[in-house]
This record gives sequence, C-alpha cells and structure tokens, in this order.
Amino acid sequence: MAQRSSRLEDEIHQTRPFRSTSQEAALSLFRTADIIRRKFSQVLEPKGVTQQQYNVLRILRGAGEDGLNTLAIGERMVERTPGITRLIDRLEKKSWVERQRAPGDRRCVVCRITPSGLQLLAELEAPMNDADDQALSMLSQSEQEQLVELLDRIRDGQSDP
Amino acid sequence: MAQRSSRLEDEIHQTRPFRSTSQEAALSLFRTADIIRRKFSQVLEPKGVTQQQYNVLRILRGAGEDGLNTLAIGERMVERTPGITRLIDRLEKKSWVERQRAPGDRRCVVCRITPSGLQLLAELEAPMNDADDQALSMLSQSEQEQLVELLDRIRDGQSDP
DNA sequence: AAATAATAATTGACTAGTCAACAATCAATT
DNA sequence: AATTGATTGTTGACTAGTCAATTATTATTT
Repeated sequence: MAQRSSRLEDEIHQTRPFRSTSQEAALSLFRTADIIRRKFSQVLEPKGVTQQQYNVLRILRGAGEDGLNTLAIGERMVERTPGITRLIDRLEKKSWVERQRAPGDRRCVVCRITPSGLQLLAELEAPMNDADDQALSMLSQSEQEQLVELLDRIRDGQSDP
Repeated sequence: MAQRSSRLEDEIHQTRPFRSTSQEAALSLFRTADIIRRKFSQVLEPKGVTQQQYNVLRILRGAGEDGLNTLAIGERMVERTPGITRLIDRLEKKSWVERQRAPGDRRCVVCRITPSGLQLLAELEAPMNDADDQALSMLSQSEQEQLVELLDRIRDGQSDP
C-alpha cells in the first residue's frame, strides 16, 4: 500500500496521517464543496442573492407560469420545508417571487417567479456559467465526467437518508 | 461527444439537461457533500454535538495541553472567527472546552479540551470511523484515491480565495 | 511618555438549516 | 353532518456562517 503524502493534511495543519482513505475522501469532499460554494457566493452577493435563493429562483423559472408549491420546491432541494418557507419570505420581500393561496386546494401556496426575478436570473447567467467553468477548469472533460460518476455512485450507495 | 443521461437530473426533477459537465460536477459535489454531512450528523446528534463542534474538539485534542487560541482554531477550519467564538461558547457551556486569557498576551484566549471532552471523543471514535467507511464503501480503495486526487486538484486550482 | 497603528477577540444583525409543535384545510368515515 | 385523520404550511427555538463595527490589549512611532 503506497504511503501517499496528503495535500489535505498540510492544508488543515494536521500532524497525524488520516486513519483511512475514506476519512480523507469525506473531508476532502467537504472542503472542496465549501471552497466552490464560496466562489459562487462572490458572484451572487453583489446582486444581493444568496446561493439558496438563487437555486429557488431557478427552480421557479423552470416551473414557469404554473408555479410550484412550497413542498414541491423542497423536493428539488436538499433542504427541509421550514427553511424554504422563510427563504421565500425573503424572496417575496425583494419582489423576486410572489405567493398565492391555490384556488383549488387552499392549503397549498403557489410560488411564482416575477419578471424582476427573471431579469435577475438573466443578469446572473453568464457570470455563473463562467464560475462553473472556472471552478472545474483544472480538470479535463473526461476527468470531470469521472468525478461526476464517482459522486453519483457515492450518493447512490447511501442506504436510507 | 456522448450524450450521457444524468442521474442528478432525475434526482432534482430537472427537465433540461445540464449546460455543461462543469455545472453538473459542481452541483453533484454540493449534493454529495450534503448527503454525507447528514449521515455524520446522525451519529453525532444523539450525543448532542454538531459536526462543527466535533471538528473543533478534535482540533483541540490534537493541540494537547498547550491549547490553541481562537484565531488558530479558525485557521484549521473553513469558518471565520466570529463563528468560532460562538461555537466555543456552546462547547464551554457543555464543559467540553475551557477558555483562559493567555498570561503572556492578554488579547489571546487559549482554548483547551477538558477530560469530559476527551471522553466524548473517545465514545465517538468507533461510530465515526464506521460512518466514514460506510459513506465511501461503494468505491474501491483505488477509486477513493482517484476521488481524493481529483478533489485535491480542484482545490489547488482555485485562484485566490 | 502620549498618540497612533496593529492584533485578538467579541458583539450585533443578517441568512440559513434543523426539529418540534401548531394551525388550517381537505379527505374519509362513521 | 360531524368527527377523525392526513396533508400543507407556518412559527418558535436552536446551531451555524457571514460581514461590519467595537473593545481590549500590545506594538510602534513621534
């Protein structure tokens, strides 16, 4: 078994080696995700949007004029419903989203993106695409595909979330 | 160029294909990290520790009796200092950590793990090791190393954070 | 020695994610 | 028709991460 010296050990000033590659991989995953998250935030913050808000706006753009209710938005995100409710509170306050009690089933709240929300997304499209590309630019196309495949298999293999 | 059908597209009910593999990879990274984070939380929550608190406790165990000041803890984490301060407030409240103004430089606050903090880490060691291993168990050793290498290169390639 | 700058840590105000409890509405029964 | 039960969404209380501003101490300069 090769005794590889680890980049991550230096990064976090860790003196002891990792117990296992699985531990290193998990930590590596967390740190990499955090760093890329931060990069995206640099694009979004000047516009006053957070990453989660941006996600919801894109989901609502995809839903079109029919809109989506709160639970349905939650299904498309990792987050639980209480968070979504308050997140949309803030989007509504900024007039990027509007809410309306569903006429058919008055328990449901239909959320729709507004024209100014669409405008915001349009302005963010190019810089966000650039951010994606830059964040992964050090990997070749086939390496990126390799990465996606490994990550897919990890998510696939998680027993019962 | 192969038109691969994407697992992630199904997962988030996305109707349109990803704009690019880099976009898919970034999203894949976020979702995978979140899912594994959640798995770890299942081990930690019963003990009343959060993941960040657990990280800080391990850092302080590594520092030994000399302890570490607040800024030094921050350097070993992704987080900024204000977060660390309040995080340690909570660890102190639960008697897992103690703080003391440094005698030499009274601006610094030295944080040390307590015996009950060490006890907690000892109890968590085995289940956390299992969680690491289970989370990555669907990948072979060499695939895990491949993943670590790809992730290292991504972090390495981020310009100036 | 007094004034200024630099450093360490904290507080305030915000966004966010989580769980538990709750309110409102709809569906199904009796 | 009135009660029970399920679904949908919200609120409360907590942990967390972020930025800007502040305090306390130390270092440097005049």
